[in-house]
Amino acid sequence: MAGRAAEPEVIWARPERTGRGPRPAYTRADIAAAAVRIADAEGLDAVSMRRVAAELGCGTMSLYNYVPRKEDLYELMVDAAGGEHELWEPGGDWRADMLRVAHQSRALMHRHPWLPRLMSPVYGFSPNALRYLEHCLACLDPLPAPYGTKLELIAMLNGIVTTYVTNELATAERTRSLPWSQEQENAMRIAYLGGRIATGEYPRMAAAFAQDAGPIDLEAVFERALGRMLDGFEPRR
Amino acid sequence: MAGRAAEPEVIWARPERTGRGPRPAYTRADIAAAAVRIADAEGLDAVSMRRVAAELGCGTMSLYNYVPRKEDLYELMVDAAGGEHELWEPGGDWRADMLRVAHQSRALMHRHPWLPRLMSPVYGFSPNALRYLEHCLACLDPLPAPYGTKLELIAMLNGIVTTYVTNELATAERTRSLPWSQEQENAMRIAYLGGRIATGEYPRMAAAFAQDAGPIDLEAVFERALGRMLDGFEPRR
DNA sequence: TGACTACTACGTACGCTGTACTTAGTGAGG
DNA sequence: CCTCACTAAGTACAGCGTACGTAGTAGTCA
Repeated sequence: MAGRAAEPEVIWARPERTGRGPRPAYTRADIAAAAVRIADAEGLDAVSMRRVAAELGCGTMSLYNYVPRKEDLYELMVDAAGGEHELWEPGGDWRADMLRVAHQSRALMHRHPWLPRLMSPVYGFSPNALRYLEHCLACLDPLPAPYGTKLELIAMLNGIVTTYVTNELATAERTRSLPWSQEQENAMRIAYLGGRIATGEYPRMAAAFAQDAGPIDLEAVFERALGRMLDGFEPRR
Repeated sequence: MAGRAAEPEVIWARPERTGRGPRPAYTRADIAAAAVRIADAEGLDAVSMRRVAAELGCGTMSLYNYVPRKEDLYELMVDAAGGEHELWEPGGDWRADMLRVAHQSRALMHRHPWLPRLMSPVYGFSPNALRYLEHCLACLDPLPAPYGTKLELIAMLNGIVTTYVTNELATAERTRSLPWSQEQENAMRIAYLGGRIATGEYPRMAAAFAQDAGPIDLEAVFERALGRMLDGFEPRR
């Protein structure tokens, strides 16, 4: 994290092929597809340079001819997933179009649960990220606002989608991976929280848990969050 | 990530001391402080079990008596940082109080840049997380809304703070770690983006970059995002 | 009091990681 | 044809999380 100095270039700036020497055995798309296949099937932690090389059928170190650092492999993966975004002709209702964008991003992240973890550097300017950004701007054409505001809207939307899907995935993961049932998990959680609450130090949390104990509809929560966020950009305020 | 079955308990459920056998040489606070010290000084990647044990002055495997998994060490760190939150008596203006909460969280994350990366499991119910949550609810007492809505507000606020600070930190890291100056970095970025834009595939991005080329005030962006989000919870809508 | 036993402490070892470095082979440009 | 940038791959190293086994310690109970 600290002492890297040699090659700070972003991978999209270097050409995939220079024309000299033997032609490469694999394309970036091949490599990204292999990594995505592994991550989808076995989780992001299973994506190692050795494992991807094995999946491709080449030596481990050969991979470094295509991908100078592992971080760049991640960038390839994010770009490949971004390529699955379906881009349509905007219909003139920016709110509806942005909601559709958000739901599609959410579906994409549920299909590739490793995606949110790799999205922290927000803007990598990969080819598909540029296409996505341009499409969002096209959806926002009907909104009377400067481009700066539109970019802020897009950033905020992406942030909310990432945040909420991360939460959804963590919840699902907990539910699935534990050897107990969902009820046992909830019972244990309530027992622990109940013990803390019983101290009387947290009267409002006690009231909150007494008020609604039913299971929460995460999709509805997501929908409400989106709506509230988009409200903040309505021009007639 | 898949096959863990033995000890799924959360660390806060197990008592720090049972009373039997020799008394432990360190407290959880000691361990958390050591890990935080390392993370602050050398980055999160420098926090390894060996390194923390060395910082404490004990053998590597002794640490596992206190912290069953490394993930639990992370929980200790997040809780320790959360303890730095200053909790005040709410003043009756929930909007002002929540803004203050957000700015304090932001400052906390800037002081401990590793914090956002460890916050993905959103709610760990650590002692200080409970105190923080209760305090937020107290700030929201004047807001006429059910507790479910208030919890959604708090979650959304935390998500936005984390998202934006992550972005700020990534930007700062790029600026600092590269061997070139900020201008060179910008020039290179603009050269690359300019090349992509020159293809004519991204007319709106071209317009956006033509419209405002000045440096962006990240704090102002953060402030606007917060304001828009809180607008969505105003009762008089 | 002594025996028991839960607990702390910690060294060794295993399988895994990213990747620096080295060597050999290939094929297009001058 | 020669040259040299490029691909391919093997070896090696430092570091990681942690399973396992052993030795010592101190509260608890007969």
